[in-house]
Amino acid sequence: MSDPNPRPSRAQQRRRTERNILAAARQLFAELGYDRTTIRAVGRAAGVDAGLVMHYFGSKDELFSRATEPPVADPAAAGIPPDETPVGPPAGAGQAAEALLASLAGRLDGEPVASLAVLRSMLTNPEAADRYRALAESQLSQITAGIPTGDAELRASLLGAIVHGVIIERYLLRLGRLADASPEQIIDLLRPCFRLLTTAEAPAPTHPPAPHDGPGA
Amino acid sequence: MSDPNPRPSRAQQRRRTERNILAAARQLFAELGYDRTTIRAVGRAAGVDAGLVMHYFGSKDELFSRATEPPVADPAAAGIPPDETPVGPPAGAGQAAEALLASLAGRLDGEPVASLAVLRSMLTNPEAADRYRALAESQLSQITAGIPTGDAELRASLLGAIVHGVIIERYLLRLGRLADASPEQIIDLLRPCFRLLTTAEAPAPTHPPAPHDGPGA
DNA sequence: GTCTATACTCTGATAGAC
DNA sequence: GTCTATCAGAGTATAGAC
Repeated sequence: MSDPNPRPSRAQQRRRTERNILAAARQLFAELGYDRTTIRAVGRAAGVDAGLVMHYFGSKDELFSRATEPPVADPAAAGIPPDETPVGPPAGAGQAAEALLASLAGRLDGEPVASLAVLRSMLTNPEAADRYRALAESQLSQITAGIPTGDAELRASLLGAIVHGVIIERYLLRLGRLADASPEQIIDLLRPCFRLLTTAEAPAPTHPPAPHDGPGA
Repeated sequence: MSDPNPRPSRAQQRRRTERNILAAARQLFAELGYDRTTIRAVGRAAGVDAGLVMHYFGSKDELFSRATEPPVADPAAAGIPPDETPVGPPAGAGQAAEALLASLAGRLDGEPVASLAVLRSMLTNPEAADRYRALAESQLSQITAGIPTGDAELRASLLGAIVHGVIIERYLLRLGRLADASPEQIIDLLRPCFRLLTTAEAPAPTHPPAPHDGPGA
C-alpha cells in the first residue's frame, strides 16, 4: 500500500484546521464571553498561529458569527431531516407546555457550546444580543401559537424568560442547587407552571395580598 | 449675608465629585457592562479627568465594587430602619409566594441601576458573578425558609431563576412583550406559578407527556 | 488637591518573509 | 499556505506639573 491519500489535499486540511479553530473559539467564547476571548488565545487553543485565524475569518466578529451559528452545516450528510426544529412542534391546545418542557429537558443535559457562547455574551455584546433575539423570537412565535389566551405573547415571553433563566443559572452561573439537579427534577417542578401559563386559568382565584395591613404588633 | 459656606469645604466637595463619579460609573456599567466601560468614559460622563477617577478609587475593580454596592450608605441619616430587608420577611406557610411577588413587583418598575450593573456584567466578570451569587444566596435562604417541602432549596433556586430571567429580558435585553408589560400583568401571571412552587402540590396530577407516540403521519 | 502627560501592556489587524 | 514581525490604538495605572 502506498497510502492513497497521506495528506488530505489542502482543501480538506484547510477545512480541518478551520473546524479546529471554530471548536476552540466556541469553547472560549462560551467560557469567557466575547470581549475576554482573544484571537491569540483562540489560535493557541487550536494549535495554530493567531495570524492564521485572522487569515481564515477576517475579523473577530466574523469568527464569532461562524462559531455561534447553529452547527447544522449539511443536514443531508448527517442524515438528519433539516425541518426538525429543536423547539418542538406548535401542536394543539395544551400540548404546548409539554413541547416546551421536552425542549427544556434536552437543553438541561448538555446545552450545546455554541448556544452557551451566545448566552454568555448576549448581555455585553450587541451582535450576540441580536443573535439571541432572533433565536428567541422564532421560538416565541411557536410558543405563542400554542397558547389560546389573548395575552399569549406575554405568556410566551414569560416562558422564554423562565427557560433562559434556568439555563443561565445552571450552566453559566452554577448557582444554587440548579447546577447539579437532575433534568427530571427540574422538569417535574416546572411542569405545573408551564401548564398554567399555556392554558387559560382563572387569573386570580387565590386571595392576592392580605388586604388587612398591620402585622401582629 | 455673606454666604455662610460658598464652597463646601473640600471634604464635602470631594464627596460630591465622588458621588458624581459613582453615579456615572453605575450608569455606564449598567449599560455597557464591566469590560466595555472605560475609566476615561466614566471620567468624561462625570465631568472630571480620568486620572482623578483612578486617584479616588485606585483601580477599576474597586470602582466597580463601590458603584455596585447597595446604596444604603447611612440608614440612620435617611430615616429608614436598616432591618427592613427588601426581599420580604420569611413569613409563614403560603405567604412566601406573596412576599416574593411583592419584591418582584418593586423591581419590575424601576430596578435600581446598581443592580442592573451587576446583572449586566455577571456573565463575563468574575467579581460581578460573585456579587450576584452573594445577593442571590441570601435571598435563596429566605425563600427556602418559607417553603415546607423537602426540595425547598431547588424550588427556591427555580424561583430565583425565574425572577432574574424576567428582569434580564425586561431591562437588559428588552425582549418580546416583557419590556413594556405592566408590572401587575406580569405579577398576575406569575402568581399561580409562585404559589405552586412555594407549596407542596401533587407532583404529577396531570398526564405528563402523551404516552402514545407517533404523530399523525 | 486637581489635573496633565506618559509608561507599559495588550488588543485586533496588516504586511511581508519563508 | 503558513507564520513572524510589526502597526496603530485603547486599556489601566503611575509620576509629576500646577
